[in-house]
Amino acid sequence: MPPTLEEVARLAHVSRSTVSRVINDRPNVRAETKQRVWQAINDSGYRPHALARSLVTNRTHIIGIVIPEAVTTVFTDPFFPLLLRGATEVCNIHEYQLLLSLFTAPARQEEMCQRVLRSGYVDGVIVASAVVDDPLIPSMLRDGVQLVSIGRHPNAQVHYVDGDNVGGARMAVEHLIRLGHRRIGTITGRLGLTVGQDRLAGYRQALQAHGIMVEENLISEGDFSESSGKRGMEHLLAFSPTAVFAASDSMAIGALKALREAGKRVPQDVALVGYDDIPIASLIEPGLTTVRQPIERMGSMAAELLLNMLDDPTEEGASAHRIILPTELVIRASCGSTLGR
Amino acid sequence: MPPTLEEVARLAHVSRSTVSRVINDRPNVRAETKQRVWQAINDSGYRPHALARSLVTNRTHIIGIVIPEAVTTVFTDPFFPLLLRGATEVCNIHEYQLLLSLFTAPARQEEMCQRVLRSGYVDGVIVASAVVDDPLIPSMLRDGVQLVSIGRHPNAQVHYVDGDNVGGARMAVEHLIRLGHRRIGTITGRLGLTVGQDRLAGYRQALQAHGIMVEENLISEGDFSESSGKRGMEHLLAFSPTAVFAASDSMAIGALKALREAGKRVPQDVALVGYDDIPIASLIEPGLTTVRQPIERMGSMAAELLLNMLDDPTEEGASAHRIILPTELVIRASCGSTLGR
DNA sequence: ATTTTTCTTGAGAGCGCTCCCAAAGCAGTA
DNA sequence: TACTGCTTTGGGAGCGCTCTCAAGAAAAAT
Repeated sequence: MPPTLEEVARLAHVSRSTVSRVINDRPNVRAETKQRVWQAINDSGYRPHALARSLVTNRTHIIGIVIPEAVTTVFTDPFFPLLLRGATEVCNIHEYQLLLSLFTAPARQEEMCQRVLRSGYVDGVIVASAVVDDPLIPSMLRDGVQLVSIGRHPNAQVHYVDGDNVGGARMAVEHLIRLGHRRIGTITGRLGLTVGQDRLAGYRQALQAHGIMVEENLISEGDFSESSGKRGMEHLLAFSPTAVFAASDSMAIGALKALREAGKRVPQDVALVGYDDIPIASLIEPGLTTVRQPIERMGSMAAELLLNMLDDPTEEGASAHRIILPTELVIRASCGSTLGR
Repeated sequence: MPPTLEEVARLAHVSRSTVSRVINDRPNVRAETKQRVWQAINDSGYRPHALARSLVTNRTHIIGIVIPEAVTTVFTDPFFPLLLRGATEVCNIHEYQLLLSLFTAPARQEEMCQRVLRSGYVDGVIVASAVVDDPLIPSMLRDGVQLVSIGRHPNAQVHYVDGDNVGGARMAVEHLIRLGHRRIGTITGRLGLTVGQDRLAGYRQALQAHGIMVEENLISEGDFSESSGKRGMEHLLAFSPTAVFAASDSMAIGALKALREAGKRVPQDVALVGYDDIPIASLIEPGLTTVRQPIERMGSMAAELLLNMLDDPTEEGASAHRIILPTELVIRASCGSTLGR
């Protein structure tokens, strides 16, 4: 049975209140008393009981991070570990803890979230959502849960951090245009996710900005997976694009396989650009030109933002924070030119 | 201000105790009363306050998972996300939550752990340690923290789950022996980690079992990183092995680079085997023969084990559980034969 | 010397829940 | 009718802490 405040108080011949003051480093305690209390604390090996404290302060110093099933399966491997790294880094600094709600199956996902996040165990939540019509976010908002989304969210009240998907995609496609391509296809991500939508929007913007007609036949809907990339490419081949922008590296790799099977060379016959810069992108042949986003920073900024909100809940009514982090085009061999940077 | 038990009780014209009974599904409540209480619960939107409950039950239904800095940097990417997946899966089923303590820098790591894990916020802990002389584990043991280690730990009291590193390594090396190799080198992992030690032990066992002298010159100490693999290979080249067992795929890839630079072909001049089966292993040229371990299962078994311990703390004094999960040899081109399975 | 102000301390309530115990209700049995 | 044994219910204490408030001690001002 670990010692309690009461026992420390007895040991130091003071009251519970005084020990509490010392522990929390509050003023108005005589130096001599303070020392005696510290002595007692050390002697007894006392550790404050966080739970009991939280019960009265109404603060747990824990934030939740929810990674829904949709994201777990969609994002290519290194996404969520990096996110987690970023978020933990910030949490460590601010002495917060991270409660992980990772889902690998859709079943009961929402129910479980509700139970945990509204049970009083977390001060706020980071949601790696991106699902456009995810009911989770509005429902949490209604409950007054402090929350930051990783990934743009259409709801006007939602604070979020995201990579510049529109800009990144545009940058990628403009690079292809600069290389002289006019018939540029795209394999989109899941359009039920804002990421999917935004990368497609960037594709459209780039073409329009250069006076190239957007041809719907050159747009093939995928779901970020390699297999969908392969299918998408097989479909696009009928419309003979000279270049393709895949909204994820995994899909680009799938597309590459489809091209190989069709006897097309990359980049000579078809130039290819991906998105995400997963580790494999630099290792395959040819090296994949792609867009890199600062995933770890997204995690850390989200945590930072959330902790700020928790610290001063003053700006309750203020408009939502929306942080868009810049992306970077990584040029490799798959688009036919290592120049153009 | 969310409703409390008290208010629900008032609404249902019963006492706090009765509501508590209903919530916790305890017997001895008249059906009619029960129904009235549920009514009140639903009407008020009441949610039990987990914190308050935990304060009295002394159970939070949260387990901690500690991933020390040493592991974060050592294990190749997919390791810790898979571990997490496995652990969360089990937690989800048992309605437990996972508190993540991920460290990316050694600073204050231990102190932070202590504070959190001993603050009463977690019922037990999974430690992905593997550092041989990690002071964290003994110190937690002393505090009576319920804990399961992922990775063998020398301390006799520690429950752990691990992949069969000795067996896996032996299997890999025996495969090389079967292919006719006699001068087999190894690039070890960090020998300060049990993984590093065990994989080296497996290497030694395989050679000895086949009457091959272990030549210390053919053992080069690495640290699991690609660069250390390259250095290790460069060093080994002087002793002209015909095959090399690298204790991680990353190191194998480093070794591959060193071999290329030295003008050696793989597998014709030197056969190569790695460990871990990271995704890249199958994508490089030549495909890397490697040992695959059930990482996700290690995570889930660790969680399972811990939750069992929490459920019946009866076998307090019993000997520690030690679960060794079998590994699998994945044969690809880098060892010169796709047969031998 | 007395009054005022400031500093230091302790008592007590209360956070929202569970759990023990006793009281009340309701059978069935003597 | 009275007794026993069961089920159903409520009251109260208490988990370990914080925080308000008031009292007592010390310092400053009159």
